[in-house]
Amino acid sequence: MTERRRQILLAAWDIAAESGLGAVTLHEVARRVGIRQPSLYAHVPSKAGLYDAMFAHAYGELLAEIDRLPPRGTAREQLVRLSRTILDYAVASPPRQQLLFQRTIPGFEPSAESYALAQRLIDRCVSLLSALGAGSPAHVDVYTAVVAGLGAQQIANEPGGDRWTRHLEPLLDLFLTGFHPVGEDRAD
Amino acid sequence: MTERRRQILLAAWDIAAESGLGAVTLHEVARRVGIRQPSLYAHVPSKAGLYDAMFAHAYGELLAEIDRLPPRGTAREQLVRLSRTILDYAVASPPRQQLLFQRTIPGFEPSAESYALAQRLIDRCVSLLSALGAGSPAHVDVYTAVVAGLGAQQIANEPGGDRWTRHLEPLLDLFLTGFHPVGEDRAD
DNA sequence: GTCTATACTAAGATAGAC
DNA sequence: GTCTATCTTAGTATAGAC
Repeated sequence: MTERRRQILLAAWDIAAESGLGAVTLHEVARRVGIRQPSLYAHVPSKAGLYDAMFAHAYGELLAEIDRLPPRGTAREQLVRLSRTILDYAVASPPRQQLLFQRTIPGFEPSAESYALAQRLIDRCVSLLSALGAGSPAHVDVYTAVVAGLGAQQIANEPGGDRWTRHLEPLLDLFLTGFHPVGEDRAD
Repeated sequence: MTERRRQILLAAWDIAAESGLGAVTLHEVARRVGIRQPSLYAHVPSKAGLYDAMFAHAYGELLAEIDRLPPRGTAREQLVRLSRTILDYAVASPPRQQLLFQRTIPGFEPSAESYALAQRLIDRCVSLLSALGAGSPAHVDVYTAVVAGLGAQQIANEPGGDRWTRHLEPLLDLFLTGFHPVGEDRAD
């Protein structure tokens, strides 16, 4: 990644943090970088390409953070730590949550290359869930819904706070201890 | 509500359902209603005013549906029925979910009048949760996160399906039976 | 890689006639 | 209440020179 490209991505995320993803325009990005808007096309192929680069950049950052987590403790402790990292990363920036975890940007679909990063994150969660006997598709779906739900409510109603996110640990505990989807056999 | 206004709201929701909330433009709404774009200003004060009318319209519809629910059964059964109604209504239309329950429309804030409708919905849930001993703020927050999470994941990953929403009942059961927020006394 | 200039498209909103 | 005409703003993208 060139230095210019790094500047561009940084500027784009700054704008998003200040005024929302919709406010990320090529004119404004160029202005902050100190070049003219048409010059951006030497670095990104299009507006959608910029969104895709932002998507990949953020997932790369999150995955790097996860790689630095200590692999200590039980699988349950590791899952809690991983979930906490993801949730905190998501709610730290509303536009980031919107771009990475919701699908509300009109016309934006991540490229296959970028989506592979998102898949790596899911895989991390699934492998820990499996180790805890909660690796069935139903379990994984409910797990993602619980984490996503806390993040969505936090951002929609109290951005910057922890009124919802602080319930992650007790809610995960409850889920791991007691959730049994209908129609699945239990192996107690 | 005049007939014209009804036509306008209907057209706006049609566009949203087909192409997303962002595709709702005054030009397109006017085209579908069969009038010219400036003529819309005789019926709505602005673009934001149209969003607000859509917001109020949908909440009114949902509240009416809820009022038709049979008041039979235990409080727990009633809560499950209410939650199912809300969740199904939300996921039936991605833009509706986005406008009513997420906050991702740039610049849109519901008017006080419209927001009061949203509050009535919350109040319904809270009164049933209270009857079940889960009326503390923490309980209410986690309840909304669980329902919102299922809806958000359903819409983001499988619009039109029920891969997430079908877990509502077991997840509510788990929540009502076993969730105890940290720092709150239990009265077992 | 960056520039100027510009094409193209599209949106919300207002003025004033009928 | 609806029309035509227009204003204003703003965005993505391209052409071609340096």
